[in-house]
Amino acid sequence: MENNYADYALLFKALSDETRLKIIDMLSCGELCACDILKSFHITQPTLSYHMKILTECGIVNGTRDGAWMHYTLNPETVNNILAYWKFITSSKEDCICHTYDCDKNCKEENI
Amino acid sequence: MENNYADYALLFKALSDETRLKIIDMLSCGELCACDILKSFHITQPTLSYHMKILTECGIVNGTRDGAWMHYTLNPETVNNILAYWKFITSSKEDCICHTYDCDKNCKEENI
DNA sequence: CCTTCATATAGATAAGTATCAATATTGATC
DNA sequence: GATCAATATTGATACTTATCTATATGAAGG
Repeated sequence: MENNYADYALLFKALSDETRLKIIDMLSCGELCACDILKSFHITQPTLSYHMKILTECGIVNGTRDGAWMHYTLNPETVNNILAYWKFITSSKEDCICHTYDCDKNCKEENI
Repeated sequence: MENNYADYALLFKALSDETRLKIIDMLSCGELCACDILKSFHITQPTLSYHMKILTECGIVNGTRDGAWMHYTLNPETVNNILAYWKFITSSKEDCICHTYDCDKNCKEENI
């Protein structure tokens, strides 16, 4: 499991909005099209489009076009990666950064 | 498992920052004091204090004062709640909101 | 009690976010 | 190919966030 903080910070940011959590919950049973999702919320169509873009770009949701319609499903791989990552960083481990992390060293490597 | 989107959106927001994810990772092996955490980052002390406040106020991290020092640990209950919630909303379920969710009805109940 | 050290708060600021109205794009249908 | 329906993009705006500097609080030791 790669320990890529920035990537997962981005994924968690996608989950940090109530509307997007509801959308994920709605997709948990299977595919839905944008217009069906839209009906369940008091938001405008551009706002939904904005949220779907965030969810698809980070890989949590897959979007496929079917003519004029967009169909959305959860991406089980990303869903599982998030689960695994959360387990990982909250469990103690031999090579934990609490033993080794040194900003002066790591920031150089990470070009911060 | 309660399905409180707003509460969990807040928890995920706490996880949506690279620095805070690193702090959580550092705490995964056990207790650390603020000054030790600070040494690992290129941020100022007020900035760390700000991040620790976010992590403690949402219950992911416990902070206890020992004289002038603050000691921080992960809160295993919240850590597990997040895990369980993520599993929950990404799994199909009988009473999923995809079958039942109607904003006009729910927004009235939720006073939105 | 004065100083020092650890942490918290206040105030400022630059950057990012969620939302909308207006408009564009794209696909299907007649 | 003109029109309609579904979705995307643009531009504007109010709000939030992460960060800093400066300052305050609070505990411990001399």
